[in-house]
Amino acid sequence: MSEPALPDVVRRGRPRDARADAAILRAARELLEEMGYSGLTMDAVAVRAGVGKATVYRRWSNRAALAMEAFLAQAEQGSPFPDSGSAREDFRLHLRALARLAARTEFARVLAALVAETHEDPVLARALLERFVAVRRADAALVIERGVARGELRRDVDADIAIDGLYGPLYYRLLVSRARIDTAFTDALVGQVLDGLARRPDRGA
Amino acid sequence: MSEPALPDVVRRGRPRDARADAAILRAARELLEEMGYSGLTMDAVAVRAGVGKATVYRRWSNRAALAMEAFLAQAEQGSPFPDSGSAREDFRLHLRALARLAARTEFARVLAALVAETHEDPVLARALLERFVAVRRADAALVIERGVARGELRRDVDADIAIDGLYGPLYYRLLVSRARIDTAFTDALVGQVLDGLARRPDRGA
Amino acid sequence: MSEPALPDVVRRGRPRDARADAAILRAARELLEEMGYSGLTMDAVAVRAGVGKATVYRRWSNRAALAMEAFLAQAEQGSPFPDSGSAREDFRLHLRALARLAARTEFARVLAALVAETHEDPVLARALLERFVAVRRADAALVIERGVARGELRRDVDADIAIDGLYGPLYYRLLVSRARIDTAFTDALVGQVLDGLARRPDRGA
Amino acid sequence: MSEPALPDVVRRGRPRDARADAAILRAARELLEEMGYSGLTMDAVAVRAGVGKATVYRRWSNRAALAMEAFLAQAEQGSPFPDSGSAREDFRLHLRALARLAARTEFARVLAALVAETHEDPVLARALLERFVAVRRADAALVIERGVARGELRRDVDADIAIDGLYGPLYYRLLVSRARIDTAFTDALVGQVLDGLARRPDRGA
DNA sequence: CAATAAACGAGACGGTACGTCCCGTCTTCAG
DNA sequence: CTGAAGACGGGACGTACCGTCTCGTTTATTG
Repeated sequence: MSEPALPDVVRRGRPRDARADAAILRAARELLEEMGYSGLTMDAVAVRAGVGKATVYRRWSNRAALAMEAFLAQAEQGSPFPDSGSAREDFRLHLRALARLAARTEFARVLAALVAETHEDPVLARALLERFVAVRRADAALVIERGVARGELRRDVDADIAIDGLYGPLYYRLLVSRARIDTAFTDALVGQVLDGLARRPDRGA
Repeated sequence: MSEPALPDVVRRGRPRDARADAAILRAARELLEEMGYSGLTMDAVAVRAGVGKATVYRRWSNRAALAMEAFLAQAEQGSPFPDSGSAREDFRLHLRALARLAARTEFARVLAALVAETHEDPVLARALLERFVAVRRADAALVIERGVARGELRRDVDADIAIDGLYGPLYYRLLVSRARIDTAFTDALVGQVLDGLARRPDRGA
Repeated sequence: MSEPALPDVVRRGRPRDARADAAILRAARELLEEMGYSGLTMDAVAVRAGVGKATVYRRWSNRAALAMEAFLAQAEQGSPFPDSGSAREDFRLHLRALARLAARTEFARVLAALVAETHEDPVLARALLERFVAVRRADAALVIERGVARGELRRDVDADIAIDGLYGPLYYRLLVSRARIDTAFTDALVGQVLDGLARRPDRGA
Repeated sequence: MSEPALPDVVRRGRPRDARADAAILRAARELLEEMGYSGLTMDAVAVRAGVGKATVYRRWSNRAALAMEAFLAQAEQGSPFPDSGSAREDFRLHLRALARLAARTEFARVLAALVAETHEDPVLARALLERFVAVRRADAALVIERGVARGELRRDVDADIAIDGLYGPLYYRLLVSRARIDTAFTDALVGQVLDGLARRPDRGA
């Protein structure tokens, strides 16, 4: 969002107040957590942040953009990608962490709303894709690469399909089927995908 | 909606006009297709259906409930489940049909909106679950059962995980990652899941 | 309202139920007294009377007509016109009775609503005029006539103006200025009008 | 409406647009004149004034309050109170002017509706009393005072009753009995009341 | 150091949809 | 044909947000 601000020369007038950015995002996150997306109204954000509505709109062009930012801020810190020496173990831990995040917060509810908005607004779609989807997929691709290099995974693995096979069912349960997401599930998921990808050491014999 | 209505005795007063139901649903479907969920306003539906707003609200308690109904009406006829004699083939055909439906219509856009609404309203969540998710999963479970009986699939298959493995990635692409859904993808999906489930005839040898 | 009913021959089918008339009027009167004119909705009347809406509309063509009927039913029994032997005394007693009626009931509130309706609907205007205004004025005119005959009032009295002078201020306070209406007021009113009308016995001397 | 606004300090935010006030009142007045009270819908006012509904509701809390304002705006300029040197003449002229106003406009129809509303809403009642009734009565009281000072009227006159005696019959005809209001009537009215109030020069003799 | 210019809190603005309520009419089945 | 019941088309109500637009004030940078 906020442009990088052409180092020195150009900017004139009173500079943006960085505290406003923080207060707005904080208010947005709180409202999302407390009342979900429908509770995130621009008026409510402005009031809670102690800020005029124009100050909000100066930074985010509409409600969905702000919600997206607030969501991403939370999501980005949510689920680290470990490097345990085993791809299977890396995915297991990552999916468990993701499941825990979803259980603890309004993650699913907010994501559902944002996903809906992306289907109405291409700009938003790009934001979600680049800052949420692509980032995680890149991390996951790295895990797979390491697994291949290490000989843990087959050389001809289709990383895209594999990642879809891991994330897909999880988001499907999170958003659509609302089925329970526990360790048993995430582990089974990893099993289902990786058992097809793992090298069959006995095969060559 | 429309309970079966205790055959004779109970119903009193002027009966609901079935033509109104049809006109409203038709209007709702058209608006969804033309303008997406945000275009489905109760006023617009009433006007287009040539019906008073009260007549709409008498049948569906709010906008989301009506949209759900309109969506389900369309979705229910959308993707038949074949019985080709092979589970792999059944799934291949089914997923291809589903992909085609999604490509042809505003399926994803509408589903995304409805999924978001289910996260705000438990009644709606039940409706989507029972009339959309569960129905298809039951059909899919049947395909798996037949596959097992026929010896095509392993006896110890976890049907739930398998079905999640098929639908999950598809809906993930449809709703979240917006990646291309083509025959290559759906076929690869079926491969990924079924190759782990298929009996290994050579194994016993 | 209810047509005179062409004695015998013509009427076919199930005859009207006289108890419905009573129940409707009773419900209407109660609602007027409890919630004022705005509380007299046709649905509420029908429910309270234990009657279908069509049954109400068969008897009164609209809400205002029914309210008028209910009002008149109450008003007609409200304020008898005495014959005490003195016009002054007759008016005094009558106005006091009217004031008491207004104090005890929602008379003013309902009348105000009905008056407003008469300005939108000439049929209603005629009803109020003929069944409320004219009736009372005729009675009052009789009192004046008796007073003239008796020598209590001047021979050249303009009865219309006199009656306006008595009723006008009372209804003005009742409807418009909402000022207190007590015995002092009604008596003063009679004084103001009749002192101008009384024969001046000393004059001839 | 519009409080005098604590000179500087307090007012914050964008100030109300005075043109909106004017446009709304204008629209309201026109609608009252064209279609009567029932034609004064908030939607119609907003549309005709080229204003959002919220802008209307920000200023007047409901339909009745707005109608009252529009009525008063018109009524206030309607009937000047002359000072001819004679109380009788002052009243004669004033009542004639009032009658003309009523004949020319929807005065009675609108007043009737507003009077009805005052019986449902005390806030409205106060408004009508203070800004319509009391103002005119005060003017009339002044005329009487001058008449007394000048020796034209009796010293012991009860101004309240006298004023009721003048306005009462007029509003009674206007609202309730709908009888003709012409010069003959208003003049007779003044006669009826003032002839009782005038000093009887011959009396002292 | 004054002028300029943008940002600020506040809140009014035009617009649009919501879901509710009531009107007066119509449609069913029962007597 | 009347009765109770209640659905029907229509249309206004008052509320809530949206995203934009003034206000008067504050705060850096520029001349």
